[in-house]
Amino acid sequence: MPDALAAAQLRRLLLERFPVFGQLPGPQLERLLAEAQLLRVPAGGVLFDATQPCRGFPLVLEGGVRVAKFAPNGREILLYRVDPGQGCILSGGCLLGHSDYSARGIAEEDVTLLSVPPALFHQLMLEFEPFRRFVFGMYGERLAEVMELVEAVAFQRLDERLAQLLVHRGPVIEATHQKLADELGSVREIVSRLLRSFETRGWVKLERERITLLDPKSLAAHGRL
Amino acid sequence: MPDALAAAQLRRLLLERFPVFGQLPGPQLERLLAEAQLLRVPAGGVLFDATQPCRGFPLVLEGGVRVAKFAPNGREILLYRVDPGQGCILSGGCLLGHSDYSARGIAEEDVTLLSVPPALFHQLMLEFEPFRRFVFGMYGERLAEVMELVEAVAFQRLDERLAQLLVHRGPVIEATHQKLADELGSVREIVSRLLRSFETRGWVKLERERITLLDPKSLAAHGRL
DNA sequence: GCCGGTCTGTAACCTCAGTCACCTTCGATC
DNA sequence: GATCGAAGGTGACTGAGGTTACAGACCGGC
Repeated sequence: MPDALAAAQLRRLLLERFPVFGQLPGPQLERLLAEAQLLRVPAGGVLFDATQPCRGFPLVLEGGVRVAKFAPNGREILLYRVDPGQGCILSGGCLLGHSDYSARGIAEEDVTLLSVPPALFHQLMLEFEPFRRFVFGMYGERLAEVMELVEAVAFQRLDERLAQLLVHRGPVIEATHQKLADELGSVREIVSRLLRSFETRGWVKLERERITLLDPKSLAAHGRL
Repeated sequence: MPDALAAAQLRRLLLERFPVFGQLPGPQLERLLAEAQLLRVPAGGVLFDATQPCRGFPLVLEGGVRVAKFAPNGREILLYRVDPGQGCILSGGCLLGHSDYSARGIAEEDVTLLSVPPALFHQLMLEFEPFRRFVFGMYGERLAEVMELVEAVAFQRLDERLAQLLVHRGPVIEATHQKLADELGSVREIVSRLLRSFETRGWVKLERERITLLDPKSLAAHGRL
């Protein structure tokens, strides 16, 4: 595939995922497309980690990224997800010269991202107000999400949080019990046990790597309290 | 006291607490001092709450603010503290037009703050890069703090977190057990129980509204694990 | 002094959730 | 169809932490 075509596709994808760049003056957009690196990370790959310094500000084009904390004993808890159309503010904070965050970013599916070099990132932040707004907005959202998470972990029971998670993930969830446990910061056995209790109540149907919601209302009601 | 004197004092205090405004051009600094409202909130007062829309961006000059989540059953957990020289990014996020955060801000001591009106806040953010950096920096710090908190709540035992808290709060802590419980998101009885166990180990001395650290090293060692 | 509220100590009890151990089931691969 | 690893089921046990219910200690005001 000729480069010109690839470049045109990349531009379309970028603008589709990040409408904010639609307002960026032509020359700067060209520069962004020219200087940013297109990266692919296979599912399960590590995008960034506690120790690693960041080499750019990643804009996620395709695929989802899990940002999570890991305990030494192997347990983990999901802090938030970075979806296509979002950037990684941890790297942003890192680029702006703050303490590095000790969280890990894992590709949930195959991830395509555009890595904006530090110099260009800083220039965009300085000169392009909409981009600044965009980055600010993400910070705000993340902070709010993580604050909610603190509340949930501190005050809610695990069955409530699991019920919420199931409702949120839609009518059919394709995931192992281990994955769900990893989102909640718990362990497989407990999630299995709780799922079984949901099943005996007729709220869900359990199959290998698949959970089907039969009574979302009851689950939702169980979740919020 | 004549207004001119008060104004001079206010300027000095503002620049002392917020060195970032030292770089602000004279006329804009004057405008800031003229338009911003000086507010005082007595200890225990509510600075902002889930529902309340924010009427300005508060810069804390004196006193500390606790930002916490509250559970319906009366339990609470401290998310972070806003000290003199810091601003309330919740209000910032609110001013930048994001979803309002359902957290409450409580004056820990008597608080003096300067409330920057929305219009001026937006102008500063747009035109004054150092202020932007300052606000960004606070976002980054808060996010990092709250992410650490998630990890602590999810994976650490309460005695560990309590030990850390005690060490962090210095050699003599003047606080009720209830206050400590409120920071940790627990209840008084448990904190009392744990403190007693620390006491029998010779790590602390307990008195009414006072905890004296006798063996900070052991406490610290107990904390990180 | 007496009386109120606040702070603390403490015991009995209970529940949620984590750990351990082991087994079964399923699916892919040789 | 034998084998192996991943996924899931299940039970026994344990422990951390929350709840309830008091009682005593301290401190202020009257």
